[in-house]
Amino acid sequence: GQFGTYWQRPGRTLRDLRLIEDPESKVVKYIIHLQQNESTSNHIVENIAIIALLFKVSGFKEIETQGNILYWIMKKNVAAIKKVQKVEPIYSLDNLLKVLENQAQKIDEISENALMGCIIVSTMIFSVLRLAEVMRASAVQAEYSSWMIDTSIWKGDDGGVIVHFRKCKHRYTSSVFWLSTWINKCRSRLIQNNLWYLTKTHKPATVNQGSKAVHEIMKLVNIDLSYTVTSIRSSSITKQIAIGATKQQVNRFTRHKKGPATVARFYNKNTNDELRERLATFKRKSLINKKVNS
DNA sequence: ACTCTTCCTCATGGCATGTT
DNA sequence: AACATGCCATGAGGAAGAGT
Repeated sequence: GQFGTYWQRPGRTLRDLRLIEDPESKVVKYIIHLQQNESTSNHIVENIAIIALLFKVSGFKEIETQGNILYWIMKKNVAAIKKVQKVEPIYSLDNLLKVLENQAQKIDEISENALMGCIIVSTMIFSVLRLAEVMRASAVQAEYSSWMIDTSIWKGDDGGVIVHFRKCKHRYTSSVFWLSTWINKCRSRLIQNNLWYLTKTHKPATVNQGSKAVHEIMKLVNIDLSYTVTSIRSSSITKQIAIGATKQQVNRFTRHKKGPATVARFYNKNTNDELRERLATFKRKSLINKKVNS
């Protein structure tokens, strides 16, 4: 849209794009235009990816981004959006679990929205699925009153995923308890792609509504509003590491392809304070004894 | 209250480079 | 040769704002 507005100055139509002889220089001009309008680096990088695709499907040969002028112009913007490694705090997963337990006590009083929030939160904690993946999931009942969540992962190159939740001794935080409650209230939620059916609107909840429901629960925990729904993944993974899960366990659990790297970069929110404490601890006594002896 | 757009964040395959 | 690490391009995810 933005490129269209920029391109369609008087006397120039989108059709004229086909007549361009040197798409690269047009792209460069457009970047300069964006920079002059103080666009963010994110915006510029995203725009150029899209425009390159636009030219490609219009029949031009692929725009090279390596070793040419476009590369040098983009370098600054690409560098600016790289993830900065820093220590970020994360709320404790235990607080979320506590709220789930509290809500379970008064399960008949809470609203449909809050109920949905609890189920999404519980599912995300124990499956490490993303919100969008949870929202397009279907539920299947399995043996010994366990549940299977069947979804597909579009991010990356993974296909379908089936997560199996079994009964667990921590009943009121478990996905089995929450899913059973949710589905028993309305059996038609067992129908494929109908898991998040809302009786209020008579249709499945959207990702947007799911996000809002989760934020309602996060509010009950007094989690800072700046945290996103994905932070539940972070909190879950951070706790996994804290309780001593091995690299392999975290890998399998999170279904990351390059688990350790991705987790270190985006999910492990350890402040390292505990490790610093331990580094700083040394045996004072023996030092003193040595002095006395000498 | 809903949909669409914009901005920022997460994630990966494929390749390049380094080490044993 | 096998194993290990790092970089790049780019598309999906999520939040917030705009428009209706």
